[in-house]
Amino acid sequence: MAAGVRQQMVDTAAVLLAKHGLQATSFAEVLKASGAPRGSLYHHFPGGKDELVLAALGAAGDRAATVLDGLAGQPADLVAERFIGLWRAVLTRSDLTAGCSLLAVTVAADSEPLLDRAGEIFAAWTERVGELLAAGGVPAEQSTALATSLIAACEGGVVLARAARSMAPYEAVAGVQLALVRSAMSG
Amino acid sequence: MAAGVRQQMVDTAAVLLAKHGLQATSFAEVLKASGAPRGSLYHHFPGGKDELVLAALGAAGDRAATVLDGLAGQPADLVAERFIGLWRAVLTRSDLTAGCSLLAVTVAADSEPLLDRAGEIFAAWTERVGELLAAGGVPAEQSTALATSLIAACEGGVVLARAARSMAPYEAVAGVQLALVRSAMSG
DNA sequence: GTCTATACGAAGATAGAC
DNA sequence: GTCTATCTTCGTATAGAC
Repeated sequence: MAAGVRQQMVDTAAVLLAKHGLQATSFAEVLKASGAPRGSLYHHFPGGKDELVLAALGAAGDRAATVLDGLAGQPADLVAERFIGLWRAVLTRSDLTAGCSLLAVTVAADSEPLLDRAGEIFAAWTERVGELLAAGGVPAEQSTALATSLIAACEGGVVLARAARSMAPYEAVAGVQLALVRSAMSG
Repeated sequence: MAAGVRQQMVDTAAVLLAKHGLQATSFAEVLKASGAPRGSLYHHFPGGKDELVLAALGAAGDRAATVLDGLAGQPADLVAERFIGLWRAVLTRSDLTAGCSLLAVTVAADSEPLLDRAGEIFAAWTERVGELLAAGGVPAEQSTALATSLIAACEGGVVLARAARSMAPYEAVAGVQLALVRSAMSG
């Protein structure tokens, strides 16, 4: 399949971004990890590395969006629990070596389009989580702020856990944010 | 002053880490931005780049620690407000181009000592903020989790603001976390 | 669509003079 | 302590053959 090779490289790039950051995600690493043929790199990505990273960000954004789409109609605390669980899985499955590819690109972006794309995806997550929280029992006037807080806390919690090489910080953050959503539901 | 040059390089490195990340913080950049003499690099940092980055992390950690030390005896919500204000200042003064150097190193660390050092400093912040919250009216059994949540949310909020090129996400996170601390004080 | 070879630049690190 | 020169490695990107 023609698109298979490209998709393979994109997915591999997303993983490497989440693990090692933007600069350390080189073509050589992507090729080695994905097993993709060397000669076809600029055939699939004529725009060079930026095009590959852009595609990887999109893939990472879509993965989370897919999970969120499956949560329509669920109570707000379950929505929060699932979002929290998404990042818990990233940490545990990688033995605390991986994080969020969007965050990695944001803090090391060397070109405007990369930063913009990360911002768009973060905004899309925030909007979607906010809608789900509102539909799940959180007052509408709090839903956006609460969604932003949940996403920020998870992102920060993932970083703290990686630095500590322990899930403890993440679980502390998760507990607080979940309680926060629950209290907003009853309030 | 002999130590002046070294300190200058360390401070400059901390700023560059916060702005552009670990790999993009090269010796050439540090020298250009700090005005330090080129030839003295490996004289001051025989351990190479890792030693420079390690020192920069320490400096960043100390800066926050100094602010926290001045908050002893203050109410918990004021402690939270000051910690939130610390990162708000980083964002606004840099026109949303700078973040946390510890976070930047954590997500792009290519050596164990770097990750370990970031973890130590995050842990020190968490401990100190937890003590201040407890002394300031937050129940002791909640203080550590709340401190972790506050730090994680601020770190994540800074990233969201940078990606969005807007303070809005950060202020949303700040409002939620501050309300959370206040409710823990009365509860 | 995939290959090899290669140009080009950046970055870390070292050596030896002053 | 500071300088210049140099080495090595690595990463992006291009050219041209198959």
